[in-house]
Amino acid sequence: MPAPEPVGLRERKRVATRQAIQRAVLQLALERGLEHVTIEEVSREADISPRTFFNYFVSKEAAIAGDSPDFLDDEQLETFVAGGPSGDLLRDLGDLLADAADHASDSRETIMLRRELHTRYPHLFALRMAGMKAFEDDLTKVVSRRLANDSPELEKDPERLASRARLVTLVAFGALRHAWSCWADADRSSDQPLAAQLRDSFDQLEHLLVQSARA
Amino acid sequence: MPAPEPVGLRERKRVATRQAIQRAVLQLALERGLEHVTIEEVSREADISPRTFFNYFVSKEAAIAGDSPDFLDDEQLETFVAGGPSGDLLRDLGDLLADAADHASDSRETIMLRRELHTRYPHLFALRMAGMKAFEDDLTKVVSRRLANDSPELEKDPERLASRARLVTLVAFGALRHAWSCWADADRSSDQPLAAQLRDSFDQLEHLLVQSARA
DNA sequence: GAAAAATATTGCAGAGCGTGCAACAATTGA
DNA sequence: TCAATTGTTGCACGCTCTGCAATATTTTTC
Repeated sequence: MPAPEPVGLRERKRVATRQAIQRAVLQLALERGLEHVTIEEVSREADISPRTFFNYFVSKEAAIAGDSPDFLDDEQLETFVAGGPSGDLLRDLGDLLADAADHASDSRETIMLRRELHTRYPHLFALRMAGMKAFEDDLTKVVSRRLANDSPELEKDPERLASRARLVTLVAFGALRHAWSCWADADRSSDQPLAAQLRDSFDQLEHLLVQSARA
Repeated sequence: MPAPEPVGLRERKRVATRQAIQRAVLQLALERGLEHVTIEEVSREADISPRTFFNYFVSKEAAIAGDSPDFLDDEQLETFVAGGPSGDLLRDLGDLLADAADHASDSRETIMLRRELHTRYPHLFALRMAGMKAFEDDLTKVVSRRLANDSPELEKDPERLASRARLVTLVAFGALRHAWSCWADADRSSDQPLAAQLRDSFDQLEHLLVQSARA
């Protein structure tokens, strides 16, 4: 049991409002097109004042983009840093991200609405990625620790280590974007979870590398 | 001689205005901080009316982010598609991007101002990447042709081919981001060009893959 | 080289965004 | 139940961005 769900009336209301806003903005944007949705309408739909909207999101786009995934439980993290679970860096990273995708705090409905919107307005997609910078930086730190653990000789050259960690992270994010885009384009009736597509993308990446290395 | 520079008074003025706006917005943002720059000030500095600003850029951020690189000359492109110059996909892609970086139409001064701004406001960095979607899509098309050329058996499965091309492109963009971020952080006095850093990043990527493939 | 056609710039009006502030309301903890 | 804390709301204000019509500039045509 990781966390006993931190409640209190206040916290529950906050979460509910946040979700109501997201549902409202996504639904309206799908109904009548992104540019014809005003904060006022969203607020009416979500049953809050326009002013309150801005207590939750800095902009309409932010509300649509949604939050970065929460980071993972410490236990899983430590396993990764220590070189597990498989020992192959990219595969382990893929698993990490796949689990993060599963732990999304958004409701399934919200996720699907967002997916629909992403295929209709591809630039939102890019925007969401841009908003993941914090997550990216967290990930870089973790990767850095793993690399240091894997090869102690890298640890002696902090600059190289940092650079390497960033490269690995950014490449992994490339695979993440790939998974996302495939998932978004996939058949709507087959409700393959994002996590599965993630593992698939990382598999493909591995193949690519092996093939490239042979050449 | 690739192109005799398409001129005409009109075209020249357009280019000059565009550059003037970019210089103005970058300089002001560095001087007094991003959020304290208004369109009105930028326009005054660039010697145009505020209304005209929006004939050139859709927003302040767009003016700061700048344009995607123009795409490359056809000759170089065809060489790449046909499997050259080195035969190694990732290396060739790296070269392609490095050349694109050199062909930037922005003045050196603009590039340096932007670099400074990127280190001071990292989210602009992410934003610029997000704005490269069109370039990314162009690149995906080219990679797709190269892949079809490299391995005819892939050509028979268009879905796999498209997915593969997208993965390669996104991974390459990961390396591109890496190069950019290293270059932005690098010592200002050493004016190593971005292109050099790009080749370095792609080299590291190759090493990474070889190492990973061995494991 | 002057008139006509094409294209750019500008001002204006107006809808919408986003923030600071202060009043008010709800939740929490004692 | 009272006091402290935290959340919501309305209001005012400045800035963003667009459509439109008038004006100015460049290009084309003859």
